[in-house]
Amino acid sequence: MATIYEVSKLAGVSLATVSRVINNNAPVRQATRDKVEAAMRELGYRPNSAAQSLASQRANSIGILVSELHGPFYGVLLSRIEDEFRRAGKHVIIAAGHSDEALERESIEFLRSRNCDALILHVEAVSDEYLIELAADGCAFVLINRMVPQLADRCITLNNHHGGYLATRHMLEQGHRAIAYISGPMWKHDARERYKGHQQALAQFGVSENPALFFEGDFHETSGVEGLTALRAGAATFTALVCANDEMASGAMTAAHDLGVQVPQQLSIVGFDNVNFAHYTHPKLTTIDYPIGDIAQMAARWVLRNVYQHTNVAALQAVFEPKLVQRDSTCLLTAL
Amino acid sequence: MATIYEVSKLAGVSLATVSRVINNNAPVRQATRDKVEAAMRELGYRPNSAAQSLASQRANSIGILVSELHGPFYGVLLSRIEDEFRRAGKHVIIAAGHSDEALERESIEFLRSRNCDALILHVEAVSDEYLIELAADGCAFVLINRMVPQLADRCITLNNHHGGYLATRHMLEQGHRAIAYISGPMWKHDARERYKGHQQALAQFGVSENPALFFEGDFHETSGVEGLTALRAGAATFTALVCANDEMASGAMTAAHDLGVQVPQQLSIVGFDNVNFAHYTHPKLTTIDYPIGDIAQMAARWVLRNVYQHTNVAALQAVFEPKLVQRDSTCLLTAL
DNA sequence: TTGAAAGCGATACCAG
DNA sequence: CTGGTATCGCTTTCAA
Repeated sequence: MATIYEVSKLAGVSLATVSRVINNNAPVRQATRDKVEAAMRELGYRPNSAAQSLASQRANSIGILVSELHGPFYGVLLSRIEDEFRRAGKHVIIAAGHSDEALERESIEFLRSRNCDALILHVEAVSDEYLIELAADGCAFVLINRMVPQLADRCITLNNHHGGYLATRHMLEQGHRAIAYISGPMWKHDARERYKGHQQALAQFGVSENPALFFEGDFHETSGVEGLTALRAGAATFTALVCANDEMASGAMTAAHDLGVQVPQQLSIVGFDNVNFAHYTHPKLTTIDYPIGDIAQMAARWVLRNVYQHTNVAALQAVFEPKLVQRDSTCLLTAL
Repeated sequence: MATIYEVSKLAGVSLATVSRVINNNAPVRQATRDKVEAAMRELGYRPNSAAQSLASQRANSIGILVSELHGPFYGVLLSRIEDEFRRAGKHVIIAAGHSDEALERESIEFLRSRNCDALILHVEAVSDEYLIELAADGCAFVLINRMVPQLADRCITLNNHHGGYLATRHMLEQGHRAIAYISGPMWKHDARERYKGHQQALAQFGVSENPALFFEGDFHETSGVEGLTALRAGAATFTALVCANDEMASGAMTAAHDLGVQVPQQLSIVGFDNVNFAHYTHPKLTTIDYPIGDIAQMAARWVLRNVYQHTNVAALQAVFEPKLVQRDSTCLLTAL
């Protein structure tokens, strides 16, 4: 691999000049520039990014930490982030935290040891305190889907509360009053928020809560199956089911089918997230759209603006609003 | 950020010794090691990876280029690769090629300029010649799901031909003889291979091909809809449909539903890939399993062994075999 | 088992 | 507008 030194010799100029044309950050006479570029081309020169990083104290890399790399959700997250950074000549280093505290910390350390200029974190298990300390330690990062009040300026979130509200309100507006709920793991912040939104909608319509209509799932498909089965076996009857994410809604639909319950005629079901497979289900799933792509892009822009000082990026938005996507798994309550 | 120099001063040893304990690659007396480790801890020392890369000529990073970052397929690919490398202390840089020749080349250049030690490529648009040249140029890379004869030792593939064969043979064994086929874009190698497998199965059962039963799709869901619609409007009738991937199969199932065709009673449908949503469809999709996770892991091991000279990795396997996953979208042909 | 010193390939400041 | 040069933080001989 050719070095900048060889380029400078071939072009008959100094190291410094070659560096200037590479970075295009200082005036260089056109004729000189041409000579240098010709030399670079002739040698097939490609700058050594390690040397650049070392000398400039910039890695031009951003670390991304998500819970899982597979799954319908994080794919679009990564996709949008990569897209945004590629345009800016930055690259993206990825790691998975698997919703485990130790793994998340280790992954963050891993990314930091890689000298990333910034981190984009989607973490669930580490504590607020840890993150606050991380910030105090001078680590540049932005948080996705998590609100830490002390770190508010680096949080980009979805209004989960409102999403939960919309889901349940939709059922209420369809005439349903007996509404079951399968939540995510309640230690997760977003699961709690979504549930609170559900409660708010119930309260607004004067419907009192019934513990027999609540099931705590784990955001996985199987717990949707378990949830519906358990709820049906329980003391209360219901005509609508709100699930805290699409996976569980899908599981519930499968269970309903196996139990001989018609969706939506006998049971309306709504999900949350609007992941890609939501319209592969049968009937197609009504759900709450989580604009994860937009959120991801915003996180990337936060980094561009706050870390790389790009001034031409669009204004930042901290909170995104979910919206209802009505498909075929919910319908008006009709007398049976 | 503390440097190795400060650590050495605090520990009262030389730079070289600190380096030795960091890399653990030369004998260091235990007492000395302890002193150094204490100093590192006290300073919160983290090695500067750019400096390490520059001095050692190793980036400890691997570039991954896939067509898309989203979609059900590449997620598990990335997940397995990251997992394997993380264990080895390497990190992964990602890029998307979007099945576009110019973008793929550009992405490869991008990754190379990042001085990755190796590349794992899932490329469809660049030519064999380009790849051969890349190899000749000294770039270490392994190819996923693509066979370039001159580069056979760095290709890890699925036996697509056999997969296509299995799908169609399954239909034939169920008694079907009028079998329609929706292919992927025929400029893609895997699409062609799958189709050839289909042809082989037909030939084996003495069934002659009928052009009216062939539709060329684009691997996307919509072309499954278009395909089934076009085929039904065509001259020939059929009781089975083989789709070259699950997305198109899902589209075809939707179209069948809209046309009032019962699956599988009136029409058996089989897909290919066994992506995550295959069991969210209704009925659950019979398909050909593509062990993408295993293939990804193998690619990572190829790199560990051939680039990083790890000798303790399991033996390498170049070709993986698909297998039929029977679910509910296919059934025995019954007289109507 | 340890230390001294020569790079690795760029950047960026200071002169001219 | 261009050149010289110190420097970035670490690895890796070579000697001791």
